Amino acid sequence: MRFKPAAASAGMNGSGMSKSNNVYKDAYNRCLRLLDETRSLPSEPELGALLGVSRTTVRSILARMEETGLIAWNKRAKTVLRDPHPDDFFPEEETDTLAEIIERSFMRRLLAGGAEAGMQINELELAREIGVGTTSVREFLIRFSRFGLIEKRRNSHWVLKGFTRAFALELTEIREIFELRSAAAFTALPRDSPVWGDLDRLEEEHRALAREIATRFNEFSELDERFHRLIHRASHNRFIVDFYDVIAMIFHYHYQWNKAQERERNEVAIGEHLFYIEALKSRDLGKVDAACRKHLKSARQTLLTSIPESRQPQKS
Amino acid sequence: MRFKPAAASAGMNGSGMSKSNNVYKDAYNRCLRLLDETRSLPSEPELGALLGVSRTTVRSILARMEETGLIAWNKRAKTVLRDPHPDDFFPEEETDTLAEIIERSFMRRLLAGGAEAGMQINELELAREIGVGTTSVREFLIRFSRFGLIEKRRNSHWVLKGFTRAFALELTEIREIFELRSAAAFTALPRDSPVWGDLDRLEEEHRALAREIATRFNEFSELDERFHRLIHRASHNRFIVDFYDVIAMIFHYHYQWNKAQERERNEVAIGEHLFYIEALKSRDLGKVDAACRKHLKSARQTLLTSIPESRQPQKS
DNA sequence: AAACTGTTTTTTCACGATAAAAGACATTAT
DNA sequence: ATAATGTCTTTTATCGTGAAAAAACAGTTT
Repeated sequence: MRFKPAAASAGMNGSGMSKSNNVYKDAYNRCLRLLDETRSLPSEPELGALLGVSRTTVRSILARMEETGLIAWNKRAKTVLRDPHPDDFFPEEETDTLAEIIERSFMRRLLAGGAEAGMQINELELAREIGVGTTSVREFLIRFSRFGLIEKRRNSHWVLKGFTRAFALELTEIREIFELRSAAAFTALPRDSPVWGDLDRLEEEHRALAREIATRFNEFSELDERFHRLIHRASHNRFIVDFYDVIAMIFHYHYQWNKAQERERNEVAIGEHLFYIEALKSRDLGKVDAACRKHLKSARQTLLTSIPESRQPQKS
Repeated sequence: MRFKPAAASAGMNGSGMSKSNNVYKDAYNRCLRLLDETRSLPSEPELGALLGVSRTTVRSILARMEETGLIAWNKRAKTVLRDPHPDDFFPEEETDTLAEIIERSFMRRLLAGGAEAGMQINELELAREIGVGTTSVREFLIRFSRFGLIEKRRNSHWVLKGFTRAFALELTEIREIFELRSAAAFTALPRDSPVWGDLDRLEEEHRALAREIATRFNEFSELDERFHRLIHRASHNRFIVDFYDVIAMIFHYHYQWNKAQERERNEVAIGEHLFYIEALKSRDLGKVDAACRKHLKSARQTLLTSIPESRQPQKS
């Protein structure tokens, strides 16, 4: 039984393409947005820091901006000549990392059904279907394996363990242990810690979102992640902090996949978060524990109901 | 500041070597040991299952055994002609996986001192020094990153976080949470579960080792791992079970590195294990908890004392 | 017919090569 | 003297390629 994809392909390039310049393209697009705000751009190192890329990439960006008449560039002087036009931007899909492309393809197949536990995953086939090299697929699978959804057979194929009820239960069990601990650690943080300011800002964002829930309910996913990461960070334990990557990944795709009653679910969750935030601010361990438990319980419930009840995985 | 190795190299091969046949060589050696026991070898599929390799590899082994006059091979008949001679075996170092070679080199450098937190890790340099391709090093680093000792900067180098006191504390914190839970789950396992038999056998191994501790104290490391893995498995949680890989890895190198009072430490640990085993067999949650806590506390202490107190890592 | 052997195809593993991106060095401007 | 720009070098990301190993297929033997 094989984990057989259907149809896709992303990197439609003929032959020996070595590396896409998506870092440049993405930074270019972000730099375009900067143009609206100023009449002249800062120094190259400063721009690099701002965009999170090296000076080499900054110079490529500036070179192109000069070419397309967006700026006049002479040494330190980088004067903005005109506002960016929509088609100055590189297309969105060209700014994605290969890793992102592979992950999306892989998750689509995994969630699109027909991906039963026990199936084999074929590196070569995946690479061909997505239109990338085998090395990138291999590296993706290795990174992905820490999420506990796939497993490698020595000198052989990968095996899909499946997005099952058991997986969700094991995941949430750890999540609950870690978050309760982190929340307790958070409570014990000194009054002058910057996290209290972060928490206040998050609270305000929650309230703002609650007010416009009817139109902005789909923005909750991102806010949810930032909130829980703030709490987990209070544990000061890299394993706890890193584990949130697993949760974030699962919830990210879960949110994309399960749109049933999204608005209602998010509205409830915002309420729970606000209650949780109040508890944290009270620094009362009992209250924190109760609010945290309550929220985690409903989060688990939401996740569980989104899992299709399918055939059991066979023991290897 | 760079994570600069000293001198090594393992894969002393000239040019375009694609893949070493270590799977074949290792299986061949193991198959030689089988020869002592029987007058004729089983069928190809059966041998494959026994050695954990494919039939293709089995046939390569048989072909060579025929060549070197170890067996007469005609279809189903594989008669042993003579006992294997010491130099029928492939040298040990040729049977190692590339991943093992890289891991050993890397850990040697990491533990050999001079590897301070914050240092950069250079893929190309590591690959050159070890004498392997960059891809293998990359894949190793990706796999290794889950141990929490290194971290990747996007589009750039890896950063060594260092085998510090903080690392050990974070690691043991999780270990203690997970093992206490697992031990409790173990206690709740039904009387007819096969784990009780496993536990009895482990207990006997502990007693045997305790009797000959003077000469066999270095065998404890392996027994320790098997014992703790048995307990962790009772959690029925893949994240808990997988986390033991991190602990096992750290303790494996810790045991190799820190030989101070090895015999005494192991003797104490065996005693704690036996007490822990008794507690488990009593199925008394209070006793189990106490025994587990006691052992984990001394394990943490041992690990902590082995960490050299060095300069603090700089915040990034 | 079930299980084995012989043969062919497919997949994994590991490499070198090359463009993109980062980083280091040298030079120039404030 | 500091901080920028201009230039050159090194490293990372990704591919195609080929041998090792696995897996699939076909033909035999019990």
